Amino acid sequence: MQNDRTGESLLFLTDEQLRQGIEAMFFAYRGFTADPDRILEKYKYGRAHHRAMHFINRVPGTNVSNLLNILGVTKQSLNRVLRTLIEDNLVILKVGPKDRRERHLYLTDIGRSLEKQLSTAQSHRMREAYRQVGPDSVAGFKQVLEAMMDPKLHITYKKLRNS
Amino acid sequence: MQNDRTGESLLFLTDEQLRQGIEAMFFAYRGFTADPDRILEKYKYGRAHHRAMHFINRVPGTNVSNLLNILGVTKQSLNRVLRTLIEDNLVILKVGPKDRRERHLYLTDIGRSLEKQLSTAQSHRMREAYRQVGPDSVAGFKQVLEAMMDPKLHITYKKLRNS
DNA sequence: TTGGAATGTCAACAAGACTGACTTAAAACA
DNA sequence: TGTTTTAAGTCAGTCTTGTTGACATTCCAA
Repeated sequence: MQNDRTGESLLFLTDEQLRQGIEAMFFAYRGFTADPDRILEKYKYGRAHHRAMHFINRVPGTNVSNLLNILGVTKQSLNRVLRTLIEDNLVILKVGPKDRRERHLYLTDIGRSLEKQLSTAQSHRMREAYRQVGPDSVAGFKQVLEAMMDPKLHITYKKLRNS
Repeated sequence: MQNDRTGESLLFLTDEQLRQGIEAMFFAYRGFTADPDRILEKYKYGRAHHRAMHFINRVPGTNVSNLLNILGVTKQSLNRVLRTLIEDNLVILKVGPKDRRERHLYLTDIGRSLEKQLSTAQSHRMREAYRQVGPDSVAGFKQVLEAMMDPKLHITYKKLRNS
Protein backbone atom coordinates (compact mmCIF):
# COMPACT_ATOMS: atom_id res chain seq x y z
CA MET A 1 0.00 0.00 0.00
CA GLN A 2 1.87 3.05 1.21
CA ASN A 3 4.76 0.85 2.03
CA ASP A 4 7.52 2.38 0.33
CA ARG A 5 9.38 0.56 -2.25
CA THR A 6 9.92 3.79 -4.09
CA GLY A 7 12.19 5.74 -1.79
CA GLU A 8 9.82 7.64 0.47
CA SER A 9 10.35 7.47 4.20
CA LEU A 10 8.98 4.77 6.46
CA LEU A 11 9.90 6.73 9.55
CA PHE A 12 6.22 6.85 10.53
CA LEU A 13 6.41 3.16 11.36
CA THR A 14 9.22 3.34 13.92
CA ASP A 15 8.72 1.99 17.43
CA GLU A 16 8.84 5.53 18.71
CA GLN A 17 6.04 6.60 16.40
CA LEU A 18 3.94 3.62 17.45
CA ARG A 19 4.56 4.32 21.11
CA GLN A 20 3.47 7.90 20.61
CA GLY A 21 0.30 6.69 18.96
CA ILE A 22 -0.42 4.39 21.89
CA GLU A 23 0.08 7.16 24.42
CA ALA A 24 -1.93 9.60 22.33
CA MET A 25 -4.85 7.18 22.38
CA PHE A 26 -4.56 6.83 26.14
CA PHE A 27 -4.47 10.54 26.90
CA ALA A 28 -7.02 11.49 24.25
CA TYR A 29 -9.52 8.94 25.50
CA ARG A 30 -9.34 10.57 28.90
CA GLY A 31 -10.25 13.90 27.32
CA PHE A 32 -12.91 12.24 25.22
CA THR A 33 -14.80 10.98 28.27
CA ALA A 34 -14.06 13.81 30.71
CA ASP A 35 -16.88 16.21 29.81
CA PRO A 36 -19.76 13.72 29.77
CA ASP A 37 -18.39 12.14 32.95
CA ARG A 38 -18.73 15.43 34.79
CA ILE A 39 -22.36 15.76 33.75
CA LEU A 40 -23.16 12.14 34.54
CA GLU A 41 -21.83 12.55 38.04
CA LYS A 42 -24.48 15.14 38.81
CA TYR A 43 -27.19 12.67 37.86
CA LYS A 44 -25.53 9.74 39.62
CA TYR A 45 -25.06 7.86 36.38
CA GLY A 46 -21.90 6.39 34.87
CA ARG A 47 -20.26 5.92 31.52
CA ALA A 48 -22.21 2.72 30.97
CA HIS A 49 -25.48 4.67 31.12
CA HIS A 50 -24.11 7.16 28.64
CA ARG A 51 -23.11 4.48 26.17
CA ALA A 52 -26.49 2.78 26.38
CA MET A 53 -28.34 6.05 25.86
CA HIS A 54 -26.08 7.04 23.00
CA PHE A 55 -26.84 3.94 20.99
CA ILE A 56 -30.52 3.80 21.88
CA ASN A 57 -30.74 7.32 20.56
CA ARG A 58 -28.72 6.35 17.52
CA VAL A 59 -30.80 3.26 16.73
CA PRO A 60 -34.26 3.95 18.14
CA GLY A 61 -36.26 0.79 18.59
CA THR A 62 -33.22 -1.47 18.76
CA ASN A 63 -33.78 -4.70 20.59
CA VAL A 64 -31.71 -5.78 23.55
CA SER A 65 -29.50 -8.34 21.81
CA ASN A 66 -28.53 -5.87 19.10
CA LEU A 67 -27.54 -3.36 21.75
CA LEU A 68 -25.53 -6.07 23.51
CA ASN A 69 -23.59 -6.68 20.32
CA ILE A 70 -22.83 -3.01 19.87
CA LEU A 71 -21.75 -2.47 23.47
CA GLY A 72 -19.87 -5.72 23.88
CA VAL A 73 -20.98 -6.45 27.44
CA THR A 74 -23.02 -9.21 29.03
CA LYS A 75 -26.77 -8.94 29.35
CA GLN A 76 -26.45 -8.95 33.13
CA SER A 77 -24.25 -5.91 32.95
CA LEU A 78 -26.46 -4.10 30.47
CA ASN A 79 -29.56 -5.06 32.38
CA ARG A 80 -28.47 -3.33 35.53
CA VAL A 81 -27.97 -0.14 33.58
CA LEU A 82 -31.19 -0.42 31.61
CA ARG A 83 -33.17 -1.09 34.78
CA THR A 84 -32.17 2.21 36.33
CA LEU A 85 -32.76 4.09 33.09
CA ILE A 86 -36.25 2.62 32.84
CA GLU A 87 -37.01 3.26 36.52
CA ASP A 88 -35.97 6.86 36.05
CA ASN A 89 -38.14 7.14 32.95
CA LEU A 90 -35.27 7.91 30.57
CA VAL A 91 -35.85 4.77 28.49
CA ILE A 92 -38.97 2.82 27.65
CA LEU A 93 -39.38 -0.76 26.51
CA LYS A 94 -41.93 -1.72 23.92
CA VAL A 95 -42.85 -5.29 23.14
CA GLY A 96 -41.69 -6.17 19.62
CA PRO A 97 -44.60 -5.89 17.19
CA LYS A 98 -43.52 -8.84 15.07
CA ASP A 99 -41.68 -10.98 17.58
CA ARG A 100 -43.21 -10.42 20.97
CA ARG A 101 -40.20 -11.92 22.75
CA GLU A 102 -38.21 -8.88 21.75
CA ARG A 103 -38.09 -5.68 23.74
CA HIS A 104 -37.56 -2.56 21.67
CA LEU A 105 -35.79 0.33 23.31
CA TYR A 106 -36.57 4.02 23.01
CA LEU A 107 -35.51 7.17 24.79
CA THR A 108 -38.26 9.18 26.45
CA ASP A 109 -38.33 12.95 26.15
CA ILE A 110 -36.37 13.20 29.38
CA GLY A 111 -33.91 10.61 28.13
CA ARG A 112 -33.47 12.42 24.86
CA SER A 113 -32.79 15.64 26.68
CA LEU A 114 -30.08 14.12 28.88
CA GLU A 115 -28.55 12.36 25.89
CA LYS A 116 -28.51 15.66 24.06
CA GLN A 117 -26.74 17.29 26.95
CA LEU A 118 -24.09 14.58 27.03
CA SER A 119 -23.50 14.43 23.30
CA THR A 120 -23.34 18.19 23.10
CA ALA A 121 -20.56 18.24 25.67
CA GLN A 122 -18.68 15.47 23.95
CA SER A 123 -19.19 16.89 20.48
CA HIS A 124 -18.04 20.28 21.59
CA ARG A 125 -14.57 18.99 22.36
CA MET A 126 -14.46 17.03 19.15
CA ARG A 127 -15.65 19.96 17.09
CA GLU A 128 -12.93 22.16 18.54
CA ALA A 129 -10.34 19.52 17.76
CA TYR A 130 -11.64 19.08 14.22
CA ARG A 131 -11.70 22.81 13.68
CA GLN A 132 -8.14 23.21 14.88
CA VAL A 133 -6.69 20.60 12.59
CA GLY A 134 -8.85 20.83 9.48
CA PRO A 135 -10.63 18.34 7.24
CA ASP A 136 -7.62 16.42 5.94
CA SER A 137 -6.38 15.55 9.40
CA VAL A 138 -9.90 14.57 10.40
CA ALA A 139 -10.07 12.18 7.47
CA GLY A 140 -6.77 10.64 8.55
CA PHE A 141 -7.95 10.39 12.13
CA LYS A 142 -10.99 8.38 11.12
CA GLN A 143 -9.05 6.16 8.78
CA VAL A 144 -6.60 5.13 11.47
CA LEU A 145 -9.38 4.51 13.99
CA GLU A 146 -11.29 2.36 11.52
CA ALA A 147 -8.18 0.36 10.75
CA MET A 148 -7.69 -0.28 14.48
CA MET A 149 -11.15 -1.74 15.07
CA ASP A 150 -11.80 -5.46 15.26
CA PRO A 151 -13.33 -6.49 11.93
CA LYS A 152 -16.72 -7.30 13.48
CA LEU A 153 -16.91 -3.94 15.19
CA HIS A 154 -15.80 -2.21 12.03
CA ILE A 155 -18.83 -3.71 10.31
CA THR A 156 -21.06 -2.62 13.19
CA TYR A 157 -19.59 0.85 12.96
CA LYS A 158 -20.24 1.09 9.25
CA LYS A 159 -23.78 -0.19 9.64
CA LEU A 160 -24.50 2.62 12.07
CA ARG A 161 -23.34 5.12 9.47
CA ASN A 162 -26.03 4.31 6.99
CA SER A 163 -28.92 3.58 9.26
CA MET B 1 -21.88 26.54 11.71
CA GLN B 2 -22.09 25.36 8.15
CA ASN B 3 -21.60 28.90 6.94
CA ASP B 4 -18.66 28.90 4.73
CA ARG B 5 -16.61 32.01 4.92
CA THR B 6 -13.65 31.01 2.85
CA GLY B 7 -15.26 28.93 0.18
CA GLU B 8 -13.96 25.62 1.41
CA SER B 9 -16.40 23.09 2.70
CA LEU B 10 -17.17 22.83 6.36
CA LEU B 11 -19.04 19.59 5.91
CA PHE B 12 -16.50 17.87 8.13
CA LEU B 13 -17.98 19.73 11.08
CA THR B 14 -21.54 18.46 10.76
CA ASP B 15 -23.23 16.74 13.68
CA GLU B 16 -23.11 13.51 11.71
CA GLN B 17 -19.35 13.79 11.24
CA LEU B 18 -18.87 14.47 14.93
CA ARG B 19 -21.06 11.57 15.89
CA GLN B 20 -19.03 9.30 13.65
CA GLY B 21 -15.85 10.50 15.30
CA ILE B 22 -17.29 9.73 18.73
CA GLU B 23 -18.33 6.24 17.71
CA ALA B 24 -15.02 5.63 15.96
CA MET B 25 -13.20 6.49 19.21
CA PHE B 26 -15.42 4.10 21.13
CA PHE B 27 -14.99 1.14 18.80
CA ALA B 28 -11.31 1.79 18.12
CA TYR B 29 -10.47 1.95 21.80
CA ARG B 30 -11.96 -1.52 22.20
CA GLY B 31 -9.59 -2.78 19.53
CA PHE B 32 -6.74 -0.83 21.04
CA THR B 33 -7.00 -2.65 24.37
CA ALA B 34 -8.17 -6.05 23.15
CA ASP B 35 -4.80 -7.68 22.44
CA PRO B 36 -2.99 -6.71 25.66
CA ASP B 37 -6.12 -7.62 27.64
CA ARG B 38 -5.99 -11.18 26.33
CA ILE B 39 -2.36 -11.52 27.43
CA LEU B 40 -2.97 -9.91 30.82
CA GLU B 41 -5.74 -12.36 31.54
CA LYS B 42 -3.30 -15.25 31.41
CA TYR B 43 -1.16 -13.60 34.08
CA LYS B 44 -4.14 -12.53 36.19
CA TYR B 45 -3.37 -8.86 35.72
CA GLY B 46 -5.58 -6.06 34.46
CA ARG B 47 -5.35 -2.96 32.37
CA ALA B 48 -4.23 -0.93 35.34
CA HIS B 49 -1.14 -3.11 35.67
CA HIS B 50 -0.40 -2.66 31.99
CA ARG B 51 -0.65 1.10 32.22
CA ALA B 52 1.64 1.27 35.23
CA MET B 53 4.23 -0.96 33.59
CA HIS B 54 4.04 0.98 30.34
CA PHE B 55 4.91 4.28 31.96
CA ILE B 56 7.48 2.85 34.38
CA ASN B 57 9.18 1.42 31.32
CA ARG B 58 8.82 4.70 29.51
CA VAL B 59 10.19 6.81 32.37
CA PRO B 60 12.50 4.51 34.31
CA GLY B 61 13.16 5.82 37.80
CA THR B 62 9.99 7.91 37.93
CA ASN B 63 8.71 8.57 41.42
CA VAL B 64 5.22 7.72 42.59
CA SER B 65 3.66 11.16 42.42
CA ASN B 66 4.83 11.68 38.87
CA LEU B 67 3.30 8.38 37.90
CA LEU B 68 0.08 9.39 39.66
CA ASN B 69 -0.08 12.52 37.54
CA ILE B 70 0.41 10.59 34.33
CA LEU B 71 -2.13 7.93 35.17
CA GLY B 72 -4.70 10.21 36.76
CA VAL B 73 -5.77 7.88 39.57
CA THR B 74 -5.57 8.07 43.34
CA LYS B 75 -2.51 6.86 45.16
CA GLN B 76 -4.58 4.18 46.88
CA SER B 77 -5.63 2.82 43.53
CA LEU B 78 -2.11 2.91 42.11
CA ASN B 79 -0.68 1.46 45.28
CA ARG B 80 -2.75 -1.68 45.09
CA VAL B 81 -1.49 -2.27 41.58
CA LEU B 82 2.13 -1.46 42.42
CA ARG B 83 2.05 -3.74 45.44
CA THR B 84 1.18 -6.79 43.37
CA LEU B 85 3.75 -5.88 40.73
CA ILE B 86 6.43 -5.57 43.40
CA GLU B 87 5.37 -8.79 45.13
CA ASP B 88 5.61 -10.59 41.80
CA ASN B 89 9.02 -9.09 41.18
CA LEU B 90 8.03 -7.19 38.04
CA VAL B 91 8.79 -3.80 39.56
CA ILE B 92 11.33 -2.64 42.13
CA LEU B 93 11.34 0.43 44.33
CA LYS B 94 14.52 2.29 45.05
CA VAL B 95 14.76 4.99 47.71
CA GLY B 96 15.34 8.34 46.07
CA PRO B 97 19.06 9.21 46.21
CA LYS B 98 18.48 12.92 46.77
CA ASP B 99 15.15 13.00 48.53
CA ARG B 100 14.85 9.82 50.50
CA ARG B 101 11.07 10.17 50.87
CA GLU B 102 10.72 9.44 47.19
CA ARG B 103 10.46 5.94 45.78
CA HIS B 104 11.86 5.51 42.32
CA LEU B 105 10.27 2.84 40.16
CA TYR B 106 11.98 0.45 37.79
CA LEU B 107 10.96 -2.65 35.88
CA THR B 108 12.89 -5.82 36.65
CA ASP B 109 14.01 -8.10 33.85
CA ILE B 110 10.82 -10.10 34.24
CA GLY B 111 8.79 -6.91 34.25
CA ARG B 112 10.52 -5.68 31.14
CA SER B 113 9.82 -8.93 29.39
CA LEU B 114 6.10 -8.84 30.16
CA GLU B 115 5.92 -5.18 29.20
CA LYS B 116 7.61 -6.02 25.94
CA GLN B 117 5.08 -8.73 25.27
CA LEU B 118 2.18 -6.36 25.91
CA SER B 119 3.54 -3.47 23.91
CA THR B 120 4.43 -5.75 21.03
CA ALA B 121 0.85 -6.95 20.83
CA GLN B 122 -0.53 -3.43 21.04
CA SER B 123 1.99 -2.01 18.59
CA HIS B 124 1.30 -4.74 16.13
CA ARG B 125 -2.26 -3.62 15.66
CA MET B 126 -1.22 0.00 15.45
CA ARG B 127 1.52 -0.75 12.95
CA GLU B 128 -0.94 -2.55 10.71
CA ALA B 129 -3.33 0.36 10.91
CA TYR B 130 -0.58 2.86 10.16
CA ARG B 131 0.66 0.79 7.25
CA GLN B 132 -2.82 0.54 5.77
CA VAL B 133 -3.50 4.25 5.80
CA GLY B 134 -0.08 5.81 5.21
CA PRO B 135 1.91 8.62 6.81
CA ASP B 136 -0.40 11.52 6.02
CA SER B 137 -3.36 9.92 7.70
CA VAL B 138 -1.20 8.99 10.66
CA ALA B 139 -0.16 12.61 11.05
CA GLY B 140 -3.81 13.65 11.00
CA PHE B 141 -4.70 10.96 13.51
CA LYS B 142 -2.15 12.26 15.98
CA GLN B 143 -3.13 15.87 15.48
CA VAL B 144 -6.76 15.21 16.28
CA LEU B 145 -5.88 13.14 19.34
CA GLU B 146 -3.57 15.84 20.63
CA ALA B 147 -6.25 18.46 20.13
CA MET B 148 -8.69 16.34 22.16
CA MET B 149 -6.47 16.04 25.22
CA ASP B 150 -6.94 18.16 28.30
CA PRO B 151 -4.25 20.85 28.21
CA LYS B 152 -2.43 19.46 31.23
CA LEU B 153 -2.31 15.98 29.77
CA HIS B 154 -1.22 17.38 26.45
CA ILE B 155 1.80 18.85 28.19
CA THR B 156 2.46 15.55 29.95
CA TYR B 157 2.21 13.79 26.61
CA LYS B 158 4.66 16.14 24.95
CA LYS B 159 7.10 15.84 27.84
CA LEU B 160 7.15 12.07 27.38
CA ARG B 161 8.08 12.58 23.74
CA ASN B 162 11.36 14.24 24.46
CA SER B 163 12.46 12.39 27.52
C1' DT C 1 12.53 22.72 65.07
C1' DT C 2 8.41 22.67 63.12
C1' DG C 3 5.36 22.61 59.07
C1' DG C 4 4.38 20.51 55.04
C1' DA C 5 5.39 17.22 51.23
C1' DA C 6 5.92 12.40 49.54
C1' DT C 7 4.66 8.04 50.41
C1' DG C 8 2.26 4.17 52.21
C1' DT C 9 -1.52 1.82 54.52
C1' DC C 10 -6.08 0.50 56.52
C1' DA C 11 -10.98 0.38 55.87
C1' DA C 12 -15.14 0.91 53.51
C1' DC C 13 -17.56 1.51 49.45
C1' DA C 14 -19.32 1.72 44.45
C1' DA C 15 -19.43 1.11 39.45
C1' DG C 16 -19.15 -1.92 36.16
C1' DA C 17 -17.51 -5.79 34.33
C1' DC C 18 -17.66 -11.13 34.64
C1' DT C 19 -19.55 -16.35 35.20
C1' DG C 20 -23.06 -19.67 36.03
C1' DA C 21 -27.60 -21.22 36.78
C1' DC C 22 -32.29 -20.59 36.20
C1' DT C 23 -37.11 -18.75 34.64
C1' DT C 24 -40.49 -17.07 31.50
C1' DA C 25 -42.61 -16.27 27.24
C1' DA C 26 -42.98 -16.81 22.60
C1' DA C 27 -41.50 -18.26 18.18
C1' DA C 28 -39.97 -21.97 15.21
C1' DC C 29 -39.85 -26.40 13.97
C1' DA C 30 -40.68 -31.31 13.24
C1' DT D 1 -49.44 -30.76 18.75
C1' DG D 2 -45.52 -31.10 21.29
C1' DT D 3 -40.65 -30.01 21.57
C1' DT D 4 -36.86 -27.14 21.01
C1' DT D 5 -34.77 -22.83 20.53
C1' DT D 6 -34.49 -17.96 21.16
C1' DA D 7 -34.94 -13.38 23.61
C1' DA D 8 -34.99 -11.44 27.68
C1' DG D 9 -34.68 -11.08 32.52
C1' DT D 10 -33.09 -12.43 37.18
C1' DC D 11 -30.40 -14.15 41.27
C1' DA D 12 -26.07 -14.84 43.33
C1' DG D 13 -21.35 -14.38 43.67
C1' DT D 14 -16.79 -12.62 42.14
C1' DC D 15 -13.20 -9.40 40.38
C1' DT D 16 -10.90 -5.13 38.97
C1' DT D 17 -10.46 -0.62 39.41
C1' DG D 18 -11.78 3.33 40.87
C1' DT D 19 -13.30 6.44 45.02
C1' DT D 20 -13.06 8.91 50.24
C1' DG D 21 -11.34 9.46 54.61
C1' DA D 22 -8.19 8.84 58.29
C1' DC D 23 -3.76 8.19 59.82
C1' DA D 24 1.50 7.06 60.14
C1' DT D 25 6.15 7.66 58.65
C1' DT D 26 9.91 9.94 56.82
C1' DC D 27 12.46 13.84 55.96
C1' DC D 28 13.29 18.33 53.34
C1' DA D 29 13.33 23.16 53.97
C1' DA D 30 12.23 27.48 55.91
